[in-house]
Amino acid sequence: MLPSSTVENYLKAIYVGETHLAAGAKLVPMGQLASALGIAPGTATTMVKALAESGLAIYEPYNGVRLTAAGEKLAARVLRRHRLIELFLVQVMGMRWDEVHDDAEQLEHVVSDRLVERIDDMLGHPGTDPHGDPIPTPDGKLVSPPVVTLLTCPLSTPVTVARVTDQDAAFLRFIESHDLKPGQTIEVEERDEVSDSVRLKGPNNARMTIGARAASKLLVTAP
Amino acid sequence: MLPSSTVENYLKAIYVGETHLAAGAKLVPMGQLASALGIAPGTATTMVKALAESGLAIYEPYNGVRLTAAGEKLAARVLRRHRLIELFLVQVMGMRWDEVHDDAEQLEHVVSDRLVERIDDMLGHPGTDPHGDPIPTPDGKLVSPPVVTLLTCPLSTPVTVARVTDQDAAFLRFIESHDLKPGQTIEVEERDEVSDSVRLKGPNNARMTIGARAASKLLVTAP
DNA sequence: TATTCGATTTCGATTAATCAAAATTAAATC
DNA sequence: GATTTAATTTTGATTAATCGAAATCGAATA
Repeated sequence: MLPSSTVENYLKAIYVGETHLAAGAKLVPMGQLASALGIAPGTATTMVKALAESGLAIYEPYNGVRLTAAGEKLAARVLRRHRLIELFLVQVMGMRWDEVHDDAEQLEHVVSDRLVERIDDMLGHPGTDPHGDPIPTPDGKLVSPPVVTLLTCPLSTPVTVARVTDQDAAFLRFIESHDLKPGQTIEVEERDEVSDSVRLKGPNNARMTIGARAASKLLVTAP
Repeated sequence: MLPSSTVENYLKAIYVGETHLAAGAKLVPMGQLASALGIAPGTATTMVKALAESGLAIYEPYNGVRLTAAGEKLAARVLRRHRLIELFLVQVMGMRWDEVHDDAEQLEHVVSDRLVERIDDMLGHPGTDPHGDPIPTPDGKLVSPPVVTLLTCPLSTPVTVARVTDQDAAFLRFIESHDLKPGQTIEVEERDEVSDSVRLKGPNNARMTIGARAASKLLVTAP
């Protein structure tokens, strides 16, 4: 039985939730899952029990949920489709990187394997999507190169923007207009706890100051 | 409220059913609708009543169903998406014309207006899809140029293949391998009632004989 | 340890879409 | 006109996914 769009969305949310987990934590809390999916907590419980029933997830009542190997594989394939589609929409269809997320969110559930592989070929088997997120391989493996955020990278050292971990269109446009897209080389000059901000030197030596919350969404290559 | 994929499929099936109607008939019979959609007759009755309730169709118990102006508009927009996607998959993605139907069947329900118009631009606002089926305009109007089948066109007169009205992959491959795709110029040399067949002169003067049922699926421009 | 509070689960109900089988209707046949 | 038949509708049930609210649990607090 192939998973419904709903099941795919649960798997994806758990998968992504696991990566956002505090180090050491093993389970995604139900509340977090429910709010990530925009559903009532009770609904999440019911559905997760069904996922566990069909061997895609491991559910520990009152503690949370994580994926089995089978669930992880399915989730990675959905993520692969999503990210390849995003890149396709930008590179081939000429859409802006801040407007492709919603389309990809829908398309990821219906594109055939044939079409996905065609897209992959056409793009030259890319490793990352427009936001720098790594694209899982066809067999469901995901390799994330080690990265740090602008809050933790060394000061006054050139680093390359690798990922932007927020799909919000306004934020993406901000990043783009300040030349901070993946691939750009920048440098953190100073961090200030009190003012909750980070001062950067962007490409062309442009200086700018951004909030810590925004800085935490910019991942750069560890040197 | 935007229509579900299911509703879109019903509207499309009724819309297409109306065009296949015997001249004079006004309503698509429930049985025909049910088998076109591959559902039980009772299900079709229930759903069609709901469509009538929401103003998309006119339902006459025991007689059948037809679309209202609103239903027709929605159906045409679904058909537009379907046909643009089919052409896109062939022209841009390099897929074969006999393998794009199923993908389009899924994609037609999820592509955004933005993406559809991008596809339309990229293809140069085409009038027909790979099978020669006309593509409705963005506002839901469909213009079908007058065509006749190989069973009714004049004998020994050059005609141009305009449409192939069967999505079956094997049939489409047959058409392609015999150079009978839309655009080709051919000629009907002889029809034989008894043997239920039609003899053609294809491009390059290739002779071939096909069954009447197959011939009825090839539409050519009226001269 | 007893209490309180936030997170989680359970419960009862709803909506959309479907089926199989029984009942009904309209049209065709005798 | 009566009867048979084929199409259609009705009925009762099922499945997936959801919600809101009540009940419960576990951990932190007093």
